[in-house]
Amino acid sequence: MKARRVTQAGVAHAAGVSRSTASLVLSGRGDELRISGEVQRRVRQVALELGYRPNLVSAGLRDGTSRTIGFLSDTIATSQLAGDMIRGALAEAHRAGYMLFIGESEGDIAEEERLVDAMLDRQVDAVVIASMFTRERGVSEAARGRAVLLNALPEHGIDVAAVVPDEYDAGRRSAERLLAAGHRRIHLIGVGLGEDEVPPETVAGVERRRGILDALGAVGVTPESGRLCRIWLPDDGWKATRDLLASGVDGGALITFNDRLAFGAYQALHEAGLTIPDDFSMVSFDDHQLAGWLHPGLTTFAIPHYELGERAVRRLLTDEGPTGGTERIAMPLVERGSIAEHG
Amino acid sequence: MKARRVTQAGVAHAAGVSRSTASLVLSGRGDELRISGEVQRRVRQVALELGYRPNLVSAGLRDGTSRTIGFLSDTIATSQLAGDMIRGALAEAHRAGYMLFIGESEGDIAEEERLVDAMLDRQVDAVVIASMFTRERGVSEAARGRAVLLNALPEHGIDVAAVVPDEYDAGRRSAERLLAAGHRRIHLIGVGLGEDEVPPETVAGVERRRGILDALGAVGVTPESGRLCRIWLPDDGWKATRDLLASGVDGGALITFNDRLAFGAYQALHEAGLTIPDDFSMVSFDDHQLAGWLHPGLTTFAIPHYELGERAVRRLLTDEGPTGGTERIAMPLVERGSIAEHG
DNA sequence: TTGTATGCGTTATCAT
DNA sequence: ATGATAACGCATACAA
Repeated sequence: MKARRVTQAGVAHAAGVSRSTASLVLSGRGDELRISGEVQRRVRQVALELGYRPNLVSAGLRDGTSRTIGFLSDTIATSQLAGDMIRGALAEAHRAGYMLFIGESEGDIAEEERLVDAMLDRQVDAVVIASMFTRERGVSEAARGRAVLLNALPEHGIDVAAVVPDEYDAGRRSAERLLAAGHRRIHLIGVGLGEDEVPPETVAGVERRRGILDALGAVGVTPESGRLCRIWLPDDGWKATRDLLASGVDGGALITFNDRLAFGAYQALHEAGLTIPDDFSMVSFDDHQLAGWLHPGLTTFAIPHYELGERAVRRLLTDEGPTGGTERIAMPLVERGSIAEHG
Repeated sequence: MKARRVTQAGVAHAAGVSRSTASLVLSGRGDELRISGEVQRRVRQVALELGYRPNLVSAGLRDGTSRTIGFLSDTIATSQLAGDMIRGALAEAHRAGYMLFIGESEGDIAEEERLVDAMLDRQVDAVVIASMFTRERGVSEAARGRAVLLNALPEHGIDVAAVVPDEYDAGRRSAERLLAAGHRRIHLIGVGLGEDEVPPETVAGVERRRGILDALGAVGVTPESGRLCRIWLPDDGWKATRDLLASGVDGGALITFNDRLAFGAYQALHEAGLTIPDDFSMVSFDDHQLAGWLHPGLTTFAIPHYELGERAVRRLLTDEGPTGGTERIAMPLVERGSIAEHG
């Protein structure tokens, strides 16, 4: 019940040495300061027997450190997205002997400020500020200089480090992958063809779209259609795909802007008696858990959540420091069976 | 960058009072000890201007508390399961002014011990030990007396509090729901009919099954079949359902033991040209995010993750204390469209 | 009403 | 080669 009660002073007492001697030995500086091997052994022995564990809070009070990082996100609920980011952050933090505080602001600025304060009150050494969908955002004054944005970009003019997936690159590669498979009749599900036909505030949508159009444009191809969906849920994909079929299109390739849209597209295609990938090839983004469950499996570009989390914490922990520049992490292509090869 | 540097002593100095005066005023005991209103106002004013925030680490060092709870789970990745538990725990903790440390053991006992130690080193007041699927487990010596099991049961003989979903009750109600809709031809997907035909170590499987059989038995009904799946993933449900159809069954009601099995069953049924709920009614467990995306929506008993998390933390924070007894939380039925009413 | 002294568990700086 | 002492920021019993 009170395994924690063994203090350094207790060890010193039990070993018959002064507190400073115990401190030196236990902090591994015994040799350096030439404490006799005999005494060192005894102190260590006693510490072990008593189950001594240093009180990090106390040590931290002295040197102003806590070996603790705050992880703050707008929501940690949605699918497993946050889960993997947190796992990556955790792994990297634990590796370095750090623990993670966690907080969820639910998008409420005031709540976010409160949480940052609560973390700072507990002397966190740094803060990861994560967003569940990539977007631009500010950083509270108090957190500046010890914060990294995760899956978010700093608002214009703010110098805060950021780690985000390379959406533009993934967009390019999705188009190139289809071109390589011989596809030329390409339809977009999720965004429209017009410059501003993208759901508001979604960096992912804007950048994926730009990558796709650039890659296509490079070989003189234009998408045959694009359908804007305000929300990217299965039903939106379902509707957009039915709409597409109703317009007379009966084959080609679909680029769905996320896997949930793709799921809806699968349903619509199946209901219309169409086959994937024979009638329609499909490529998507996210690598949602669902993607592997579909028949056929969905070929998709994974958001590297785990690595994003890892990199964010590493950024905080290394000398690169939390300031300066945005780091873009490649989105790995997960090949399943939704793309047909046409010569 | 160093907003934290304002100390209580700094405030006292700036306000021209002694440190104890500042301490008394700021801890709200000024009236009690009859500090002049004038002085109190000045101290508070200065504190505000300087942006003073008490250093909780320091305060904690004194009174041995940290207003911090550790949340340790075997895995926080799988779907959103953990996400909602953590959210519930967070909400309850924040409400009481506590922060949450988070850790993931990946099922490794040694790692779990390390994490508990790391948390205890940081003086956490208590620990939530969560499991992603309900099972029996031990509790490390160090954590006893300040731990609550979440979605897990203490091994025989260990006196630790636990909060789990009421699986047995959900099992009963799933069967009763089908009976009320007039179904008598009932098939189980996930577990077999035999006493020991249940995936190993899954409390959920055992208890749901028992509840189902009890409810059915009460009106003299026996399931027509049951198919054991060692893992409860979509492909397992798909295979079991194809198997069932191959055996000649062409209608009735399916109780799938989780939503991922149900997803596989949907696929198999659709591929066979069968319709839900006209040919087969379905009821399931978990309320996986997926359940709402299916056509028709899947009727399923939700694991009350959020509430589980809340209750676990509340248990730790209230005087009930972390010891004694297991608390079972009801699993709400989410009605969608997968059950047909047969007069 | 306010100030002084002490301790929480460490570590670092000085003497011895 | 080891021990005493101060300091980190806060709270509290006790004096003034």
